[in-house]
Amino acid sequence: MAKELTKIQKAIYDFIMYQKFRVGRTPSLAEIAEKFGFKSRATVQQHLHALEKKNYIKREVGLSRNIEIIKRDTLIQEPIIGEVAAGSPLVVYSNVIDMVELPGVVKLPKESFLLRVRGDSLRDANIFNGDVVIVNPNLVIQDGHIVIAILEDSAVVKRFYRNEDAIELVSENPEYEPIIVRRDNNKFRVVGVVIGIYRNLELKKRR
Amino acid sequence: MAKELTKIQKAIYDFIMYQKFRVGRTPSLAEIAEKFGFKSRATVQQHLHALEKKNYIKREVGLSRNIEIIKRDTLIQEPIIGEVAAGSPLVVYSNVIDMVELPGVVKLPKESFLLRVRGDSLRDANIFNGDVVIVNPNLVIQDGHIVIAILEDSAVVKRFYRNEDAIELVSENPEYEPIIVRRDNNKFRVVGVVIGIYRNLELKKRR
DNA sequence: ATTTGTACCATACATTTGTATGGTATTTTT
DNA sequence: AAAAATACCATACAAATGTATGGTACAAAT
Repeated sequence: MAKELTKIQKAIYDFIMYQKFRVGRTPSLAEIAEKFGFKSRATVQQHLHALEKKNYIKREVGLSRNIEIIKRDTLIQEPIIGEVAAGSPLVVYSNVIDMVELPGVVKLPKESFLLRVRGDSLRDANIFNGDVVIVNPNLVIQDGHIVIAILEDSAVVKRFYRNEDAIELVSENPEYEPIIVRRDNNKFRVVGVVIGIYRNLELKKRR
Repeated sequence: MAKELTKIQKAIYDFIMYQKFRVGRTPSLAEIAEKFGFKSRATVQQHLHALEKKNYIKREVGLSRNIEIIKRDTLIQEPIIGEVAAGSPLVVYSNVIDMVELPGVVKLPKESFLLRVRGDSLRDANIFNGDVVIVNPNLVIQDGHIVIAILEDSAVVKRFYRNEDAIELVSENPEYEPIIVRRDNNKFRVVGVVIGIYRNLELKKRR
């Protein structure tokens, strides 16, 4: 059923996604045509037919701006609920700030949530600015785990080590000093363990 | 600017919200007319003009199905990111499971998030099954605070008390036994402090 | 008593939008 | 080499959609 999309089909599909979920308005055929430089809406219509046949979208005849994105079993839409700093502390837990599509293989645990990483202090752990991390708040934290931690009212993503009287949050990137937290500091808390990262390579280029 | 809406205006506004965010398709004037039994689209047009003048929506001329919801300072759309048990432990941190509209007076701190409460162990604290609690993950926890706590891989909402060697999670409802957690239990963690609750009385009836 | 605001209708019209058909050119598959 | 798939165009048409105007009825405010 779900055959591969051609380049243009994929591009159109992505554009629809973008318009629908980011901009908040499903594009009309004319708008899609304009975007891609087509001189005829019929061209778009044919591409949409192709997308429909390949089961990527669904439409009802006659209704304008009516393109339903079929939830792919190979692609999941997930909200990103905040940002964390990989370098110096940053804002966390705003609300849904973005959406990502994840390949289904990623298999998110039910309890996990997504945060976008800012800064590059974990560069050597292969986590980069703009990456989306998958955070499980229910895991038992172990030394060496990459965790999301809250300090005061900002948050960081760092490697976690603990000893007798302190917790150490370490960047992989030597440019950043480790953060030492005394155990009795009650303004500090670990939100969760990073169990995966996701990076959209296509979007990456645009940043 | 933002005057009060009349009954019908509010109903139309809600319908647009519902269609746009739950169904995923902004309604056309004809669809709104049909929904409310209007025989003319002009009637809808006039209501939309009123909504626009009162700064509740925004439209661009000519474009179909193009109604932008203005983020009201008196009404906020927020995602609910999970469920917690007020009685026995339950699942927490699924992803966005619902949306609520909050009266703006609630003034959510940026970092806070929403969870829906299941069970009625906090009945005497006036928190009921189905309520949405506003959780701040960055507050310093104090005795007597109502908190969201994670035990193993489920979560509860209870009152929080601590003494020398243990933490006690107490239900307001005497039918539920307090949960005692030893301080060295590392499978236990407080996710945040409940700083508010929200209950939609209109929806409540449907439950 | 008059004005103003709200809530609707009918009708007409212009645009937008989706649909259908037939055509050309290029690449890919058989 | 022939067939099939892909990628586009022009054109025509019908339906959906938004817009404009003028009207009626009623309640509330002045």
